[in-house]
Amino acid sequence: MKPTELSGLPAGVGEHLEGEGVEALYPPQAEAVERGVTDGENVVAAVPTASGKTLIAELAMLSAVERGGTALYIVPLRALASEKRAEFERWEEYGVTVGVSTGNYESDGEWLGSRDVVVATSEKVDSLVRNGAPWIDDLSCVVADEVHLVDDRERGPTLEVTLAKLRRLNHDLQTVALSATVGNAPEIADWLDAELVDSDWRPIDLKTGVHFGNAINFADGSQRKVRVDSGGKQTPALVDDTLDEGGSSLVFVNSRRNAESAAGRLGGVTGDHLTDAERVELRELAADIRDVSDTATSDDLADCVERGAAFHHAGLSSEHRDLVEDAFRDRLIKVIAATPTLAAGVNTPSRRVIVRDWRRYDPEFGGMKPLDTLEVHQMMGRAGRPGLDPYGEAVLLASNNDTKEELFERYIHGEPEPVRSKLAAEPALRTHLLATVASGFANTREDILEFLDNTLYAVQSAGNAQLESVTDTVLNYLDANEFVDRDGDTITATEIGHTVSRLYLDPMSAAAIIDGLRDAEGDDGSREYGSRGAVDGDPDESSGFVTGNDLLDDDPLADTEAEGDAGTGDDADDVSALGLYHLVSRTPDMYQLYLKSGDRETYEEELFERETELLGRTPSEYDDVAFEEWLSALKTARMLEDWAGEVDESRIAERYGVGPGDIRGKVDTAQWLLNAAERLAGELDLSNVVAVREAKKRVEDGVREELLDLTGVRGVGRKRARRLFEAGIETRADLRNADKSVVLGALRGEKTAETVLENVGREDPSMEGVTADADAKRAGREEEEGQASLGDF
DNA sequence: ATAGCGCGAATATAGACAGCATGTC
DNA sequence: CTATATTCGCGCTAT
Repeated sequence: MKPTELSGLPAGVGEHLEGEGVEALYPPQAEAVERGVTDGENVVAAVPTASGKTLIAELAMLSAVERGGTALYIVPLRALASEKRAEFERWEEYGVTVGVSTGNYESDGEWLGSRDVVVATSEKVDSLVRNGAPWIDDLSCVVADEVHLVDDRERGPTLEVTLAKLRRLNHDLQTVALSATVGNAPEIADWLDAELVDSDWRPIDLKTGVHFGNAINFADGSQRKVRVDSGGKQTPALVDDTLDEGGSSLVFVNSRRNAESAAGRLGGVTGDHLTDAERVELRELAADIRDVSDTATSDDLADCVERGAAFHHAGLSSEHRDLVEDAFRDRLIKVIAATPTLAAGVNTPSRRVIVRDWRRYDPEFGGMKPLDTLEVHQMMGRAGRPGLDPYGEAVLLASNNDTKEELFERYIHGEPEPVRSKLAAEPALRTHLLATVASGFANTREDILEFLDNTLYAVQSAGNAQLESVTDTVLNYLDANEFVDRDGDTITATEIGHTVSRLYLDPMSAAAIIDGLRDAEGDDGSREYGSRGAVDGDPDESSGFVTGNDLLDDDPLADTEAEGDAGTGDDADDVSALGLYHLVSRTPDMYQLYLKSGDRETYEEELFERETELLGRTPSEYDDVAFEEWLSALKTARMLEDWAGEVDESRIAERYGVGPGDIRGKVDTAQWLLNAAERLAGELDLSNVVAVREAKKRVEDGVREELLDLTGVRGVGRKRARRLFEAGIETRADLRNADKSVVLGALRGEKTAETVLENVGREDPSMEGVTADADAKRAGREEEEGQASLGDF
């Protein structure tokens, strides 16, 4: 079937596709058309990665738009949202408008409603439904990408419930679900009342095999000799072998450290295959990488990249990831050693995929657990670049014959696992039942159960009473915490319940935050809400900690170890920033830092010193689980405090054993939760709203209180603000009136200085002919040296 | 006395969504 | 039966 033969698409689309080289639809695409994707039919397409799933979705969405409707494309990751947006934007010349909505990339709601196609994460869609975005009701087509992720314990239920809600809001909604090949595709189609396209067809041949001894044994019976040198290292031999053919490799490993060390070693292999031109480009890329962040992770990555290798994991900042992914697609980087981030993320195809580690440590399992077949298939699916490689190769590594047999059985001949709904778990239902009640989908227990009947869980558990019993548990919980009211059979959300639902908080997080903030209200007594009693110890102590202000004169970036900066300070009712950081860090919405062996002692001591600042009662030391969580929340809180105390990124990374990406992630989450805390405090008329807002702003900008005014200027972050401050420019007003030479001295670089002055609203920002003030320059330098000397902690 | 070495023991282990108000190629 | 890379700690030796 030719694209131009398709009916119901906007004029020009078929020709455009042919222009892209799509001469005929791939068989699964043609089958989807036969089943009616372009006529508004529900379709579930369970096909391998890179076999044209996206075009199936595009056909559905474009035909929906042509009929005057609008479409929503749901993705699991923010990075995928921008990737898809970019892809769909090629239809704009045929009059199809595209918009994106994710947590960090928010377009105006009204504007979004005017788009023909909107790309959003599942959580964002859920949030839009909760907040009653009007355009949601008018959708005519929804696409769920990677729908097999409903199997995920944490995030799966969101997608499941969101799809159920969208379909409830609009019974005529066309539902298209794209899935990897899974064990139970018919069941998913059944759930969504959809036609099923289930296929193993791939546009490029994928040769799968196991390397053992001196050869890859492919599933088709063929062999390829890949000699392993005396060192016995299979991975470098395979990478080298691919390079000889001019191809790049993707190596999947099971830990960050393994990824980093493997990349280091593989750099020795790739380094021999580079042209001089590539070396130059790689050096530039390495410099860009170093510029992203001043951390050991960043340096290590740059070192690898200079030799044509890279590692990839969640400890990298998103800028790092983008640089690495782009360079790999451009074939500049020859090999990436990656954790599973890359298998689920944006498209990074490679000639050869090497699944080195097929087991991963799992504390619940109590050892090394084999990866799911589905997950390994996702990794292997990255092999083969359409239009560039004749075929892709996916190779598993075995060190003995038994392993070889097992790998064949499990991952090459084995069926992927069936997808199982994880909806009947308390944490999932806590959030979703409150939202279901709050946004009016149900207002009795029976309504709720009937609504839940539209989920995959219901399809898979006919006659199973578990969902019902968990529902009752959760309703009791919501009632006890005053998020819902029960009047006879009628269940309604309370005002605070509505807020919690709209803020997208786990009700348990909200309860913890409310509890903690009320606790800090101290003895005003009028609000006894699930109170666990006041903080132990002398009440005067709650405002008696060191504010650290006296440290500022000597060394503004001194270690914040002894510091409990209370923000606004003088109010006896006030809570310290650390207390608030700890409060949000111990909610289920914050993924806490891991306690390493020595940490337990360190943070027990820390707890002893600063317990009075924490909100709520410290759990008993004998309650091992709770106490440990309390401590790791303290560790997380200390990291946030360091960040807000202007401790250098490299020191934070070193002290807490994290990468720049982790720091950003924690800081982001803290901002979000503190914002929610601020709203809750405001709504409940708690006195500590101001302290919460202050703590939030400091985390946002990563600065101490006195810099908050300066960081309000666009282009001024924590570093520039501190340098300006040291040069005597303490406020925006100062900046507008300051001597230009001082500004230039502090900021270095004429262009930066001009931009900053422009942003602060100065009339004559030009830096022409201005020379940097020596004192201001020196202040900056000393600060950096001071920073460096702190390294030996 | 001590730097250097070899070797068994100990250690640690993936990922990442959301609010809000502004601003961005 | 099945992890593995890396660091740590200890006892030993050569200087």
